[in-house]
Amino acid sequence: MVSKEKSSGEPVAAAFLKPERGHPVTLREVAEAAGVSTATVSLVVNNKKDARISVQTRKRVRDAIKDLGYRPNAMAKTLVSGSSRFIGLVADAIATTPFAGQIIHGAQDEAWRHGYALLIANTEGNGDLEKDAISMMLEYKVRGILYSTWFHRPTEIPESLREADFVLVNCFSTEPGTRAVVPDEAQGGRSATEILLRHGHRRIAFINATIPAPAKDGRLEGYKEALEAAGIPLDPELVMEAYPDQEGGYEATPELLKRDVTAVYCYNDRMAMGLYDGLRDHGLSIPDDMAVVGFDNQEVIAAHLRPPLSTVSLPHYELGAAGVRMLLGLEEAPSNTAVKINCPTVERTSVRVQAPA
Amino acid sequence: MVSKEKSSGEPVAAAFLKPERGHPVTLREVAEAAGVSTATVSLVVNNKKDARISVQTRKRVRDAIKDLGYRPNAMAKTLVSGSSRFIGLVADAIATTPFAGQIIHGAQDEAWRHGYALLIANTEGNGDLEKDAISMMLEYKVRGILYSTWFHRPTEIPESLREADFVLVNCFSTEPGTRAVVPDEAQGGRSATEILLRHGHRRIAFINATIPAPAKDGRLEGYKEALEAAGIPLDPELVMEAYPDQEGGYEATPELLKRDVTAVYCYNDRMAMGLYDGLRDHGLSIPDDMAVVGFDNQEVIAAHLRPPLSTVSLPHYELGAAGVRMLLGLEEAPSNTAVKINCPTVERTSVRVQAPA
DNA sequence: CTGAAAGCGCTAACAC
DNA sequence: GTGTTAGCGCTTTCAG
Repeated sequence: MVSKEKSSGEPVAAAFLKPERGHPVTLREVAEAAGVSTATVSLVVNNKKDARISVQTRKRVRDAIKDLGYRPNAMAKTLVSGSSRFIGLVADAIATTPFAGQIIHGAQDEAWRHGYALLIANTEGNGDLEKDAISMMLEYKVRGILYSTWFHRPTEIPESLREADFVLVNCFSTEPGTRAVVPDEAQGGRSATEILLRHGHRRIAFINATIPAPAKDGRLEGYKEALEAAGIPLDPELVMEAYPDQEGGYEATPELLKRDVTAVYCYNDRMAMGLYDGLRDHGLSIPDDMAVVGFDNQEVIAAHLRPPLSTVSLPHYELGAAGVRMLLGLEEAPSNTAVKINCPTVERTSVRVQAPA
Repeated sequence: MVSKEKSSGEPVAAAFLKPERGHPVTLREVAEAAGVSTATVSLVVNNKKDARISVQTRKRVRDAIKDLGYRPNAMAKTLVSGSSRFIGLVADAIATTPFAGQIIHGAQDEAWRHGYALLIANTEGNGDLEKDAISMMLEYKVRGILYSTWFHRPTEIPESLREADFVLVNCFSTEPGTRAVVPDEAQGGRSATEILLRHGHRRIAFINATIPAPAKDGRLEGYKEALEAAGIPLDPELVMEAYPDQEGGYEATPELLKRDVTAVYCYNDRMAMGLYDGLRDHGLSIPDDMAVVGFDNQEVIAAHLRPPLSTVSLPHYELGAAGVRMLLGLEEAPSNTAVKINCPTVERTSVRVQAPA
């Protein structure tokens, strides 16, 4: 009987538990155990549809695979096929921020969905490391590389990156024809402002960042667009600037209070967090005395401030996922501009409907 | 001349710019271009020291490599050598927390240092995904697998994981002989308490978490040890419990104030953040009316609260790095217990020297 | 329906 | 000093 045959000369039980070190089970061994050729085993392993294999043979092979604990060798497979199932992700800061993790997560999920595994490298902004990382990926014949930055910014394209199929994630290049995916800062700024507008506010301050960045320009642009759409003339006095962190927000408070506004849109959540403290020091309460919205949706902060902060979220997960899709050619890539990903609104309770004056 | 020869039949310039799609340059092509055998090229590429290659040949090969833009094929290399230069990292939550990022970062740096690349997979706690991820890694013949969790906890060992060389990171198993690396919660708890003790506090409350975890037990144990070492009898009244987040900390405030303490050690930073709000609502100031320390050192929170929070940091980066070292056998692994990594103290200004009563 | 054999790009004996 | 050659584990015609 077939089943008898299988268990004849092989240390079945032991192999089942764990292929002994240094000698993984190979296709050939499976073939021998099943009494067929390697070609046949290959065909059943890969479920080739146009392969006419008898049911019995198929079963015999399947059993041998189980018994021996066979695992295909992906390296050999790749060697033959020429292209690997890897997508490389190089990031400039994995640890510094919770954001990079989201990009990785999105990329990994999407890659996985299409049968790809993620090879990651953290360069911490170091050019040599970056070069080595890209070389490594190239040597592993990755399908392509996602080059990402933790904050949205313009970037140079490293020379070696050009050897691969690549897309820029959360960064962009002025070089024409470069595929890139970035957050839609202007839309985000518009959304943030609109939260306030929708609740009846008319005099809305915007505390922008002091440091130059696409986010700085985009978020301001969105603010202006929203006001204009609402028919509110822009009062330059209401656009302030502060360093984009807690301290900056805190220190901007006195200035803000001179502006006689009922609402403020902060460049980011950290700034809003500082502003919360500042407002409290002045005996003001949110949202009654002042409505506040932020930007970034940094969970730890925004969701847990008192009151929880309405904000707009940076779509890092989506950036990673869209990057993969673009790399694999599953998504249109406009040739002369970065694809902009929507920044969704996250409403919490730091804004309340304004009583008509 | 040699240089003449090189550039004769080959589209050198084009190849230099970018190896045309679908046909990467191979060792053999380099050999032909340089007029030597593949063995020679291999020797040059790998800098084999005991290879006697003439300086001219070496140069000829080097030039050909440059001209053609040759990249070794890591897959082929691996196939031959039998073992890959990959280390797998499976994580249950890459994005949910900033912590997982640190583990990845530490693992990737350390792996890199030893010539390994990191293959990562996010399982989001899904068993099937996890199995697939491990299979994938096994097929790529990873050197070993780091199995990590985002918070410190006991875990089951997935069956397929046993087929690989593995170490548990930030989690542990009761099975004897399992290598694991975890944070030293008790030491962390001791350190947190000692910050307060060192500043002259004697009546110190500990707000523990309500949910069971190794951290809950360890951090309490550390608190007790520190008090005992300081000769302060444990007052059970001073050990409270709350849900370990901002809301929990906020809500625990009234209870805390009944205890008549001068200092409080919170289970984590988020709880401390809530407590800050609670204390403020009661008109109390930190550190004058109450000294506060947290645990976790969540940057966004701890470093930027007003006043900045003294805390103890969870060594995620180190966990990842130590995991890799253990996997590669570069670090002793006690056979019957997890290796405990130190949780370093981070002192900021939420504690001040206590005026003697 | 299944087997034989060539070859993916590279390394490592072993020749010369 | 350098070339020849035999595989590593697998896929894929092409025979039968």
